[in-house]
Amino acid sequence: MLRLFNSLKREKETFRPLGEVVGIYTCGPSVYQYAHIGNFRTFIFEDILVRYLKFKGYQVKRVMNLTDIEDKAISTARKEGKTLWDLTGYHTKVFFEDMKTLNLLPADVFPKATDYIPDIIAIIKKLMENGYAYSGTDGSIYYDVSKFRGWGELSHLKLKAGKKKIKRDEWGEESAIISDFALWKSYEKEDGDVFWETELGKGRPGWHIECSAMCTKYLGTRFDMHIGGVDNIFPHHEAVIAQNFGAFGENPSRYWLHCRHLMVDGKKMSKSAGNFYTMRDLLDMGYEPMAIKYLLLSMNYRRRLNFTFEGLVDAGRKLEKMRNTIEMLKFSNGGDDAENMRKTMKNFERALDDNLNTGKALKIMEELTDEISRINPDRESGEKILGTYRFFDSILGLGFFKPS
RNA sequence: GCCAAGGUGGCGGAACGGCUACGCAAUCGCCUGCAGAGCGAUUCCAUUCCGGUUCGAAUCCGGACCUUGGCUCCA
Repeated sequence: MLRLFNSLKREKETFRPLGEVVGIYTCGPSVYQYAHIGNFRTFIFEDILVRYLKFKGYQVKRVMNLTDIEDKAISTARKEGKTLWDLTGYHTKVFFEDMKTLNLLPADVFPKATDYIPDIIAIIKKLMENGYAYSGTDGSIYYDVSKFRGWGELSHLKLKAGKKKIKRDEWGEESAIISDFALWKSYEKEDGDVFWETELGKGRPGWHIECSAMCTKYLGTRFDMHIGGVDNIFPHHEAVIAQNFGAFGENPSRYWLHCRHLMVDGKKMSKSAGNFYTMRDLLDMGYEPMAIKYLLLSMNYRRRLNFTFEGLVDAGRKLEKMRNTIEMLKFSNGGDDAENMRKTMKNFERALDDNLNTGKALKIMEELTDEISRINPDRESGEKILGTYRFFDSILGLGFFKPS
């Protein structure tokens, strides 16, 4: 029985699907710059979750959005002298390449925000009809947070509607903890040629609305899982819930799963801090993709993982050892019997059942490898052990059996 | 300020009421034309602090202290 940590309840819950097909929506990358390996921690987690669900016999429909419009994307394009479409097109391509390099299965659908303007408009209109949205004096349309009672339920923040200010001691500055957010942003000069002429006026969608539009379009108003990094919890996911509630009367997802941050030298890895590594950074340094993946899997997704080059080297070494062992097994013809495969597979499954504990799963694989390198299995056992590795690899996707 | 997570050997990290993993590093062997890899063995008074519960606590309860994350850029 698979148990998953639901951010909504802040506890592990047994997974029970809503229907025949498990619907999964993931907040994918913002395609205006290279994704960093912290981003990929989330996508790797999600990939393994999907593979595991399929192994468990579920049918899965998986949607991963590509955010191809937002303030930063527009300003980056302008800075680099490109059109928004050139910029996001290029980074979408790179993202898909990186996914492939990490042996991640593609989602069933990769919708990008700018393809769903009519759906976005429809939801905003619904929100206005239902009294959850209003036109601002600047011509933009805003969500009226005071109308939504569930505001703050996911982030567990005591969010109050209005313009109330709280003091943030750390920065010694005042900041509004809450305000209404834009659903539709009216046109400004800085937007250049990025706008749509619509019945809501000339402008572009706000940051959160595209997820409401696309998840509803492909998975309906109520589906199984919504996945993202913890930094999406507030405000993004909180806003998505508010939007869906305002438009359709319910929280769109039953489980909200959030991957914790990847740290570098004890600090959060993020684009804003500038302390991040992209896939190509690491590949250019000579590290292999599967070692990166191995390292990212070495810790349960609900715990913070500190990225170090030492850890990366170590991961590569472990991987190499497994590859050697698998190679050796292909020609094994010793006299030793290896019969506890079933127990090993069971333990592996138990580790993943417990909130997808990939760190523990890897450890089980390491222990198996250690054990085998000490004996000389006979032909039949060798085959059995290879089968076990195949099973592990079908879920972890470490490329042990890729045709070379 | 509010809400969370966590503090285990030189380092990384399991265990989560009793038998104190494992990996790296270090030392010594075996293997090897050399090197690497591998295998075996050995070493290290490790559970932040103070109370409490218990026959017994790293593990449970209270209280300190420290670190990290979130509080409208973010996976």
